[in-house]
Amino acid sequence: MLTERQKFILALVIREYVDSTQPVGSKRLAEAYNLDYSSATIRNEMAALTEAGYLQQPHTSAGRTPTEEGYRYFVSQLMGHTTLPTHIERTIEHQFYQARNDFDQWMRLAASILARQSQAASLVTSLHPEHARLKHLELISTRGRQVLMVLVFEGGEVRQQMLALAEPVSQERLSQVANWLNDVAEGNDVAAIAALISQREDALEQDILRLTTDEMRQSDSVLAGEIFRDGISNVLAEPEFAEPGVAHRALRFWEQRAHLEDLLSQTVLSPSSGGIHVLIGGEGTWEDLSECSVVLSRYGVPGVATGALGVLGPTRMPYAHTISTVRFVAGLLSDLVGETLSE
Amino acid sequence: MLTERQKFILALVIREYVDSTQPVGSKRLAEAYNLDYSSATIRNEMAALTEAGYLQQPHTSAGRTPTEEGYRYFVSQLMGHTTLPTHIERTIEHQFYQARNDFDQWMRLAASILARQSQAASLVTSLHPEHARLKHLELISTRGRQVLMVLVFEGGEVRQQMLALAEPVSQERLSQVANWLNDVAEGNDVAAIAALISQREDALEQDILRLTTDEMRQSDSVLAGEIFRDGISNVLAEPEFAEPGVAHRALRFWEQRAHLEDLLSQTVLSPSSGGIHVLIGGEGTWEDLSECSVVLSRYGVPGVATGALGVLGPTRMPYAHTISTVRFVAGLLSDLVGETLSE
DNA sequence: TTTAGCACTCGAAAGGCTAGAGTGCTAAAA
DNA sequence: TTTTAGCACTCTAGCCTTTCGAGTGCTAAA
Repeated sequence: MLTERQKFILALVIREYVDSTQPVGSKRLAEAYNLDYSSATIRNEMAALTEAGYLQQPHTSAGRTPTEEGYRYFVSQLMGHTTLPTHIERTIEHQFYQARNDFDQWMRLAASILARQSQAASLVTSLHPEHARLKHLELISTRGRQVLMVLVFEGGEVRQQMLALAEPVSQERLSQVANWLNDVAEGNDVAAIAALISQREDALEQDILRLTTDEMRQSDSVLAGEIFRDGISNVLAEPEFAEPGVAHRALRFWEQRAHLEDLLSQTVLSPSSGGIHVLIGGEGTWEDLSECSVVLSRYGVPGVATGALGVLGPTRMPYAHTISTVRFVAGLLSDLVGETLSE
Repeated sequence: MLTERQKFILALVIREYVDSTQPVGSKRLAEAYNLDYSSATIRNEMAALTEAGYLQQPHTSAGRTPTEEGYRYFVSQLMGHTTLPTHIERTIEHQFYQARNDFDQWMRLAASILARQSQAASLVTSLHPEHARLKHLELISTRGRQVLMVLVFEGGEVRQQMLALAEPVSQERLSQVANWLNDVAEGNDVAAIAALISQREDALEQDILRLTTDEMRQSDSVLAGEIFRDGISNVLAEPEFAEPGVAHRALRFWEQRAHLEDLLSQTVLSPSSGGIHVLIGGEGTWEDLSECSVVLSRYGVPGVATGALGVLGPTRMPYAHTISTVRFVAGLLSDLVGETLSE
């Protein structure tokens, strides 16, 4: 158990290290913050914090840097709940309300704002329904046997798929099938629609039903949709990514859907999860992220349609600011989605 | 004017430098390739090539590296027309035909293949019609006053837009408007549809027409759609990006739509353009790309629907292989698009 | 025209030195 | 009992010097 003073000093060390990128020594700390105890006292406290596993020394005669454990303690116990300055929140809101009223546009904007605000790499997955229910289906003959199928799900997600029929079919016939399916299947989920397949004789109808259920199953996968990324070049400006290997590993991870799927499914998408997730230094699970931290949140309307967003930066990160930013943008996006769905 | 032997040596130097990352000296070259003249002769020829501006020395007592001019000469005069090995072409084709029959999927795949093959950062812009013509419009009431408008253009591009009406309107009424507009406007371009606005009295119809033309104008902009990127982490593995500043500038450029728009409009999208564009070392125009080269191509069906794709790597790049890859993928994608549109 | 030979150049790598920031410990002061 | 001044000690970053060797340009002979 740490004393109040030890907590205070730990917080100071983290703050100073985040600002300066340099291991912080007792003397510099005492001078920079005009503390009313001497550097010797700080040295003792630092020794205790090092003993407790919250600080470390790059080498014997250097200052201290926070350990991953130290950051975790800071984030969970010391940081408290912070919010962005009001004028920044206003500016961000303004940008969203100015944007075209379009999901993709919002997500691109969210990624851009997260990247700019946190000076890190950002990521926003497109909104997808928790449990897809069909809202509307459209079949459009483009040319010959090529047909464009457009599916709209409740929650506003749109999926399109090009398909080649065995033989040409008129637009009238396609519209007829679409109308029938819209009447019968609107509001149904994948199981209900799959059940229809065996009840129908017509080959075209069966084909369409089968493709529809395929698409709905695809859509149930979290990362089925787009992934909007921004600010990748930001992380390259950080000194911890000066070693090319570190940056290379981290960005390779960040680029691969499979890795992200793993990451998200074990955090924001796990059933028990709520609020903001902060992963510090790969948490022993993700080797490639060893010098990095990730701040993630879910957004959207739980039970209806959600997505995930987050930020990747160096472990030495201004957590209070980054977390506030992620929380605020997730909240804003959730509100926008909520309004759009339930007006 | 270079002698045949000078050309041959220039090509060898480039090849050796690309392979080894090290400035190449006369002796090493003579030994590595078993040339039937001595290192002294090569030294003389290298001096001539340096004089001519095709080679340079990092410092007096080092080997030679190609200048940007040297690479340009190599690409335009020495390299000739190469194609990918047949088995690689087969593998790539196979991947495309296996993919779901979906534009977005194809482009994501194209970006992934370009990145893997060229070991560089890749980029594919989504297909967009050269001059948008409306194929189909759909209006879907989601909830209350919120309406989802789905536009399908000739060429298969789909755009969606959420809109909030002044007051609730039934799905029947929406379908009625959509049907009317589909009858009247199918195959028309933006001017023809804009002309309809003043002819109609009904406020709802006017709103829809106005939004439709807005979307069509948006769609005419090259980079209106998605940009698929991949392989960004590849470039970080290259030694020339070990200086963090170089990688940072290049990727910042690569991330920004405005920069790409500039780049594309001056190359593959310029009216006179055809074939592959190779930009070496920023060409004096793009500071941020000073250590990089970019290989770009247009794809699609000219006059109907096209997009752009390309690759960003270090100036020291295996041009023959990269150019073959870009050419092949662009061709393949063009074929797929062509087949889909004109079956 | 080519090539062997040679003196010269210059950076990369290795070793040695120094300055200085930071430490832990001890003993006195509060 | 806690704090602090003082001090000896540690270790790296930065700087200088030296050495090594790959590469060069030039000259004179083949």
